[in-house]
Amino acid sequence: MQLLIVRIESMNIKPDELHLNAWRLFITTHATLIDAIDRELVAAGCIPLHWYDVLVELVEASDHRLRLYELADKVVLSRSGLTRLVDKLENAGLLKREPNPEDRRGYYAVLTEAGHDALRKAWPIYAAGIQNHFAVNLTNTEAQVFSTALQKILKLPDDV
Amino acid sequence: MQLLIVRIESMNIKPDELHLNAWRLFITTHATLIDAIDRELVAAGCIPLHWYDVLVELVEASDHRLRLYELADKVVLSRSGLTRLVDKLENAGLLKREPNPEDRRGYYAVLTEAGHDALRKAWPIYAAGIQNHFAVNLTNTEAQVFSTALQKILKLPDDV
DNA sequence: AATAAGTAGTTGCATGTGCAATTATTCCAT
DNA sequence: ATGGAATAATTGCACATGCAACTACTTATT
Repeated sequence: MQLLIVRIESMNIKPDELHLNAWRLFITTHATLIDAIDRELVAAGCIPLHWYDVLVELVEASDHRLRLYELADKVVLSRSGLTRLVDKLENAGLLKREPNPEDRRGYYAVLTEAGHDALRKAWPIYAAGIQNHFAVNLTNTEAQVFSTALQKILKLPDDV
Repeated sequence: MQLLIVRIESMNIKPDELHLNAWRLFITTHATLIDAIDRELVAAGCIPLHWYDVLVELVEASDHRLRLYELADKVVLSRSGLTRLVDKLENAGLLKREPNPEDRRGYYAVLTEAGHDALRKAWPIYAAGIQNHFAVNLTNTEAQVFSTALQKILKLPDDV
């Protein structure tokens, strides 16, 4: 009897049409919007979206610094991918690596003043992109439902 | 007077905290879910997610065929990117190119029986991934709001 | 009809990103 | 204390993907 219950609980029920449609819109909309907004940033002579994502995590972190692995998690990038992205940002002077005296394996990425400037320059363009492509189409209620749903989804990434 | 009105209408208002939070969750959740589901497909010996996306457009098209440029639009990929993706799928036998007698510049991508089989094999894995990572966290109402919102967003990609 | 402009698809090149292996360091069990 | 497992970051390699240039063909203009 218990075996049966377990089987039913772990059985994979397929998404219905409604949810499947939501999923497909999710994928397509994401690709379309990222593409559009990134182009707008680059066209305006600002840093690209992925650079922005990294720098904004730093500006929000205490002391404007994060360990590289924390940064990799936050921007959903592999360690190696992050290493090279940080290389570029460091070469551009937007952040610098600082060795960590408490753990000599690792480094902090620390936002520089130039990095802060780059964020300040890009923000109006990015904000306009988010507003015009995305936010303008969502009522407050919809944005609330949207956020709540995505938060639930993110919280259980390994749930099977 | 009219000049003033135009300026106000085209002014870029920034997204509020609620909408900004929704946007950031949108980006992070997308990256996380695509990563998880693609791994599950590959681990199960199925075609990767991007291949699936292409083939599913074909299976839904009339005669199981689409012009390459139509396919590029549907999967939000550049022309050159699509050319090479179609190369791989054709080499794997999952689709074939067919010249179009009505316009000799272009080709159709046509789903093969093997392509159909690959879809059938991958679907249970993909469906389970969508269900477990995504759909299970959305009530019907939430899914409805979600879809409606994304549809609005997608309809106006160039609205500024 | 002839020519120019536009479109479909492909290719060279540059860039971005993940995996597996590597190095340096830290943590843990004894 | 010491050796083995785990972790942080980097690097070599392979692969994916966009842009610009190109070829082949179609459409529009005259």
